[in-house]
Amino acid sequence: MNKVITDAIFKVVGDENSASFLMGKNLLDRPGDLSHGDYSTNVAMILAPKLGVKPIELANQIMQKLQASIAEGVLTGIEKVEVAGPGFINFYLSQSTSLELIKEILSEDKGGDNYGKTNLHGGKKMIYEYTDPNPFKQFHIGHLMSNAIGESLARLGEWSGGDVKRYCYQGDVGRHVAFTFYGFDLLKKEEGIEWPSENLSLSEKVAFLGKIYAKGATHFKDHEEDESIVQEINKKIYNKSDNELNALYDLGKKWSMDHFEEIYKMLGTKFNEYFFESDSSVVGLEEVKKGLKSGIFEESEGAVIFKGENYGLNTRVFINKFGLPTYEAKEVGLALLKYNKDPYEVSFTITANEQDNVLAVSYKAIEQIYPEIAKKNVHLSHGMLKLTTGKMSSRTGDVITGESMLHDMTEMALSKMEEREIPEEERKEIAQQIAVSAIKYTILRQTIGKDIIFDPQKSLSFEGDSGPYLQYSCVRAKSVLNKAKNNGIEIDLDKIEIENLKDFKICQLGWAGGKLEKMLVRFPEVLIRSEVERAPHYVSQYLLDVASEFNSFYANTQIVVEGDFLTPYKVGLTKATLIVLTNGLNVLGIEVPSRM
RNA sequence: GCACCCGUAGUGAAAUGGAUAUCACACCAGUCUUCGAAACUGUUAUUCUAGGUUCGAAUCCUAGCGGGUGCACCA
Repeated sequence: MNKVITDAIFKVVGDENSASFLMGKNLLDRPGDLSHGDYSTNVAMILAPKLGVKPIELANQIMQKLQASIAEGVLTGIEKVEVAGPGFINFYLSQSTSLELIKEILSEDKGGDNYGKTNLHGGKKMIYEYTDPNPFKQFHIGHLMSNAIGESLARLGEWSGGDVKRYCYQGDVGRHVAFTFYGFDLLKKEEGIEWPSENLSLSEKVAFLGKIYAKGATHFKDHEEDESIVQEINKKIYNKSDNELNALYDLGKKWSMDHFEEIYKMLGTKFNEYFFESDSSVVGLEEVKKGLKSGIFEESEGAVIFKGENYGLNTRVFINKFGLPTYEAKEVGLALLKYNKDPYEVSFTITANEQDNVLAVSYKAIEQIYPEIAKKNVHLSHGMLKLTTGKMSSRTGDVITGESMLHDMTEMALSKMEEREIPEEERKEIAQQIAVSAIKYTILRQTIGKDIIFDPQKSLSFEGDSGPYLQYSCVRAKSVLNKAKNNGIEIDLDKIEIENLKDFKICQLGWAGGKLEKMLVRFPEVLIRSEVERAPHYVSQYLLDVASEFNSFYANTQIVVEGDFLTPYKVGLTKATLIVLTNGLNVLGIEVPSRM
């Protein structure tokens, strides 16, 4: 079609330069407003000033040539071409083309579960590192945000033909672990508390870890003279020199990890590999020491630093004056560990944007050491989940944990389902799926870079622009399909005559408008755009539009009518909608319950 | 102070430099004997300010005002 348009322009303009200017460009836009056609092009407006003519006149001339192409049968599948607005040329697909596309959604090979899959990446090896909670600390709603975004980016990669691996990187050593055991020592002295026995439940053990960490962190704030004590503990953890401490450390780490795993299961994430700071710190330390000799790093005030200011960045400490590697050095080690584990073509690290500057410095340092690996590392940052009271802080306890949020949302979903006659077990499972979808959708409906101000009372809705709304739309569609099945209605679009469809109105939009159909066939393009821009919110927005259109259709039309020759088509359209919604929700990491 | 990000209805958001700036919540008025009302139909309201680039600016450039984040041994 591009070529046909270029030819038409060439015929009108007769100018080699103008035509070649357009060659290889995608001339076609997908207008946001369906009343502007299925495709449109603005070439007339771009070329008119160069040629010194009015855009409308040029557009009209091009349109006439295009109409001639349609008459000659060169340009097929197009029903109408028109000039609109300041000089847009709009194309309308013919109804038979639309019908063919709907058939494709329903087909065995390209359609169904596969509808929307592309081979954009051709099996490229892609790494996604996200969530990254720290053992001994809480899994808070910020981790929920990183997980929702990372998981959907990973899935977009998969749907676009990438060979995707999911990594999780965890800070199992460092100051926060030192604070944990510092806090434990304090509470042991002050209150005589003891390390929990193995008989306690996992959540009780995790609560204990949270308690001693909070104690250590808050106490230190008022007792900074304890710095050397904290550093001493920190060093012991790195060196594994204290057997008693090692035993408690191993237990605590395992509890944290088990606890996180429960949450990942709820969220639908399965990581391929776990990386730890206790490993990356060793490699990082070694690399930075080597770099010190070669002049990449330098010593300053007893620490080893990287002069980021030479590159317009901050100068930062990589090895502190106690000889321990910082976050920055660990990133250097991690990049190497990841690459050696399984060489990749691209590796994404997904974190909150408060880490932008620090990671920029680390990546710049890696670039000096291993330029080839650095080139393949991409940092994607997202906004922060903030409370209405301000920034969350796990130190002051002004924090909402991931599981408390999941729990509260599940309770809300359960109360909504009170009147449904669903067995207890299934009811709980569905409520959890709804809770997860509400949370994920709230995060994924907007541009990933922006903050979300989170008001626990109001923020997560089950109505309107929400995950549960999309799930509900699917459940409705399933319910219709069930009824159709019980009535013995088969979906056979081959039997549908275009001429018959024309005379019948399917809701007020009608087949002639065919808005729902036109929206459904755009799904693969939406996924591609989302993947290219790494913007899952295009998927959310699109799904909301589709669901909303389907719900109008549903409310205005009885889909399954006995003896109605149009019913097989309407049922087919319902099924196509369900496929698009289900696949789209899958990309967002949201499951579709069979009922709710 | 320096660097980066951001400013769109009452609120929360969307908009490859394109057409009448879209969606949800809230408000108000309606719709359950139909395939599930977690729904549908209708109504009101929006681009921080001042310049500039462009056939065309919420979008790009400059300045200002307002907000966020980061700036040496935490991650």
